Amino acid sequence: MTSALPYGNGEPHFGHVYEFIITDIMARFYRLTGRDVIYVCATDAHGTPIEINAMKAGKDPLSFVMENHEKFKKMFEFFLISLDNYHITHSEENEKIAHEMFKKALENGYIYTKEIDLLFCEKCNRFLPDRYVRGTCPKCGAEDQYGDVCEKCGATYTPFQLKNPKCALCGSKPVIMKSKHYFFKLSAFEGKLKAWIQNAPLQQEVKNYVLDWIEKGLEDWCISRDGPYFGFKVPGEENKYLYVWWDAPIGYIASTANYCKKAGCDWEKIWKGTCGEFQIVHTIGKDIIYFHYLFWPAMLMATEFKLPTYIHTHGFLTVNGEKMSKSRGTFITAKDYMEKIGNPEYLRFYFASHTSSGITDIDLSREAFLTAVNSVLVGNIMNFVYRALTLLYRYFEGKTISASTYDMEELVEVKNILERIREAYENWNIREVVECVDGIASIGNAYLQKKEPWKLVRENKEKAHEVIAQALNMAKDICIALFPILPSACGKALKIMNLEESWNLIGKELENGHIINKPEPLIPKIEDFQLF
RNA sequence: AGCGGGGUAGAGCAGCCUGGAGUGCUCGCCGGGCUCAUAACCCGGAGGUCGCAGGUUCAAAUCCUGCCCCCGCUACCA
Repeated sequence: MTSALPYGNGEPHFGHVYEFIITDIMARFYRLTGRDVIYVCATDAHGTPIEINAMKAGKDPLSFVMENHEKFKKMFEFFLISLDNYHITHSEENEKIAHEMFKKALENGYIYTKEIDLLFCEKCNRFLPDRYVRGTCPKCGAEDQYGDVCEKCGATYTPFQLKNPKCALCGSKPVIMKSKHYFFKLSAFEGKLKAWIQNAPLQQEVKNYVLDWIEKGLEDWCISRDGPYFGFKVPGEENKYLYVWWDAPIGYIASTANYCKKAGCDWEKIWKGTCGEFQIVHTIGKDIIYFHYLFWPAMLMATEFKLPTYIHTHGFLTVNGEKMSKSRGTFITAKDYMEKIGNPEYLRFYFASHTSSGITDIDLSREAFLTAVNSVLVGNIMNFVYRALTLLYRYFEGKTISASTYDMEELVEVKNILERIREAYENWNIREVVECVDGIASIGNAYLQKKEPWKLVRENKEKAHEVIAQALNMAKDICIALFPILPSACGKALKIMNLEESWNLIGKELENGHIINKPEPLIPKIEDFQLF
């Protein structure tokens, strides 16, 4: 499993956190259900923005990136992201594999060279990527627009069409200069990509989207850049570098290779094996669909690697209904949350309870956040768990009994919900998981209210014991079902229950005489906070 | 402009693929209950012509057509 490689240009923000939490929940679910998961990722270290920003900051690109790399690692630790390996694309493994794949694609006839016109800044002595050219929009006349798209009118164009083009770095007028570049024959894969996308179990909305692109025809892809550039050299060239998007996804493979070096496994079996023993699952945001559904599979096809089994695409995170933006003050970094709110599981739960299997955006608002955490999570779900634990501990010294034939009606309903939970997880419909768990807690709470074991215990101790035992069974199911989302709180609860974290315990009654430890509150409510 | 997603009680969402009484979730509001639990929890209630107009059907929130409104994306930026 992978999360999309974060670009090492800045510090982790809520969009990153969202992506990693979703992947982590699924990785934990797969492990919980007995699957052997290797969850890897890496910092994307290359490209013009990093090279230029490092230069501006007076640092060399690698140490510039490493600062952010370390921040990401801290973020993972804080948000309980269970990555098995976090690597960086500027690594030995990645260079080796990126070069090998380049050579293989070349050998197979999928890479060719061509002279193209590019804008060149004589003062900066460098070629300018589209985003480093600013000028007047040729369509609507808006000033100071990017070289490829106008933010005012939405028009797209080439930097050559831009009026009064200027170098975004020094402001001088760029000239047109020829340069030889390497192209990947993406067009050669139209048929294969189409067939793969149609047949693979991918999200339907994304399929439609990508198939439409293919219908319009795929253009070959320029995969080299002129120096100065932070990246790997094109094999056999002195001042040509591999475009960052060539080696970035290869970072998934390189991180696996780096992991295997330590863990003693064989990365090639994972990424090249045809037996289907290992499945490749990527999680990405909808902004990089193009790269993961077209470029990346085509690269894999061209170099005889295995294709991804599933790519999960999620929407963006908005804050109070607006895009996260630094100027609007809605840009939230992971650090802000760590300092101002503190408990990672609040956010994990919030994201879980709002994430469906589709690619729609999710919104984070103060009101919804407080509701999800205080009412649903703490008030209903975890309160019920604690309630059941306390009842057993208080009235029966923590010793449970078999209650299999008692009150079957509730038990059957819970069992149905448990099946839905499993299915919802398998479909990445995490919101439904939460809704189902919330439902079990409600059934449990209503059940306790109806049976009133705290009263019953005085008249019929045995029956009261059975009622509580059944509530405990539900509490146990809740904790296991929610463990991928709340590893800390549910882990704590399962410890109190003297149980292991395994999906095998779901829907199974606890043994007669099983003993629990002294309960303690599992997760506190959130007090006031100032963040969004 | 093209493509995609959406318009469902006061608010935010599921439900639509596979048609079957407006079913469900969270918040908010009104009335009652419980005291085991983290001021939690339980029961009852008010509140919706499911964006608009047609069509198919015994039956449409759900399928089809048209229209109106919102949001996002549009590749060699990363």
